[in-house]
Amino acid sequence: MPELPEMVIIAKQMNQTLIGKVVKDVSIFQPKCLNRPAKDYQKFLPGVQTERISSLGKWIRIDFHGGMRLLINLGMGGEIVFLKRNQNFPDKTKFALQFRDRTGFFVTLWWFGYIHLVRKDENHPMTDTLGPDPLSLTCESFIKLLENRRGEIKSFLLNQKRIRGIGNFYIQEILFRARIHPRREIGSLTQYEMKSLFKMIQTVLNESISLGSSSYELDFFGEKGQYGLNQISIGYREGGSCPICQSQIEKIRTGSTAQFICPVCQKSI
Amino acid sequence: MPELPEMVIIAKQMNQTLIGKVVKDVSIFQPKCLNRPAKDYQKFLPGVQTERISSLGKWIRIDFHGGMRLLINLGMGGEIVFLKRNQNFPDKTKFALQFRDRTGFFVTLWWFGYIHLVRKDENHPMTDTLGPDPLSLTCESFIKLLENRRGEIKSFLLNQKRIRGIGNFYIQEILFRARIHPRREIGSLTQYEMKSLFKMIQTVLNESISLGSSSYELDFFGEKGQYGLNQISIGYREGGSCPICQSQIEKIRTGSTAQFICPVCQKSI
DNA sequence: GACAAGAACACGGA
DNA sequence: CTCCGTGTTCTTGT
Repeated sequence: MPELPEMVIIAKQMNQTLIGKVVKDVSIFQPKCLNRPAKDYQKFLPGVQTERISSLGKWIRIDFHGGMRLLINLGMGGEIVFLKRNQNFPDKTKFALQFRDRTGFFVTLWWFGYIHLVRKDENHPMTDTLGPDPLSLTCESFIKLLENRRGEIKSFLLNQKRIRGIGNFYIQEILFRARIHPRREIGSLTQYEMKSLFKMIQTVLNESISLGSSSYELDFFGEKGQYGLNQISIGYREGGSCPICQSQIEKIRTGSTAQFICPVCQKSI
Repeated sequence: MPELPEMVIIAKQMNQTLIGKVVKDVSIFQPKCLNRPAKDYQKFLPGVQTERISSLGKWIRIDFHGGMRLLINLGMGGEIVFLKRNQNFPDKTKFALQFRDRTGFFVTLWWFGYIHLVRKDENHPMTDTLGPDPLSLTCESFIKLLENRRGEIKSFLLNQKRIRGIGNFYIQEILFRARIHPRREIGSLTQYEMKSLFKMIQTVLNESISLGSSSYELDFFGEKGQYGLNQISIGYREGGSCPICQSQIEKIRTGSTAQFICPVCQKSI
């Protein structure tokens, strides 16, 4: 469930906290989410210094001096949390890094997630093929992305290869605010609708970032964000009513995901 | 069935023949392979001059002065053939361009194919997402393409988004000459095998180009190439014997395609 | 059993 | 494999 805004916040907090620290220990409790043997992590990480942390869609990327990189994806849910000096990590910890100053961080994963170790110059198909960052797009470049594309708009926006970082939580608010039905054909969208959509992607994601991200997730310091029910027009309000037209909110299926919509404001046409 | 070598030859012949000619007429007999209404072709093409023809994997790209571009993919089989002065085009013609000098060319398609008209600066997802040209790769860059990729080697090489222009005709010879089973996992290939594979991709494709491409296809002047049974070790020789070890050649299924292999030389491991 | 993201694979449509 | 989009399956743990 963590999406772009959560990752932006976590990356920022990690940058403020971890830059320059030298890795002392690596602890691994769930080897299945790794891309190489656990002993490679033990071999390459101790002794190296953190250089820069960034977010890439739903991924956190930790670059170390000397050429290695850790790529973390929390999958359907999880946390990356700072570990205070000498604090023990919780039982649910799947992975932890500890630094020479005895601080560190731990990672929990509910279901599927990845903690991959690569050289910076190594191919990593899951992140190399991500689409552009929605917050770095201009309206023109966003509309260009949609040009000559087929399929439903929701599938497109959730496809990380097309545009990175949007998941099933924020998409609902984005589409509602743009008054676009999730199953609309891309080719049927008007210029006006595409502009709306662009604007609402920016608005919703930036609003969440400015509020410290979702109140359903924990940030790097274990705190909840402030983007919650007050910001959400229709998501998770089945049987409630549309704030615009008072129609009854419906829950529909879109591919393998569910979505709340207003059947009037978001006409499928 | 036309693949990279056929397209290289056709593009070369079109370049020698058509550059600078000015379009007079467009004839369309099968609108379903177009990406826009037939009348757009009539509107944008007459009066413009051909600038350059190139091949992109299995596509032919015709650039015109003034910003338009025609993209042709013959799909499962077809021809692009020069039309002599005042020659009528055959009944099976699906598309034809005629120039002011009364020469031209026609396109036939067996089944599915595309004849798309775009502005040069317009998105065209089918060609924008093609992988690199195999004949422009170095061995190092080819091996890099395979790094950290999962799945079977044949699927990878046939996937036009990974590497462009290889189809089910040439892949059989390439894999046999490299002694690699089509279902081998990419991650299991040794350095030596990847080098072999690279070498054989280059060898087979270049050999076909130097022979004027496949003898099963027609070039731009309606002639067959010389790359045929003499060059093919095991393809389409079910029940025959391997030229290396005399084992009986087998026909196996690989995904949705069939493939002839030597069960001894191309061990699946 | 439902659920969720993503990858791999199969399917139908053009 | 001709290519697209979409559907299914598989993963895992509550």
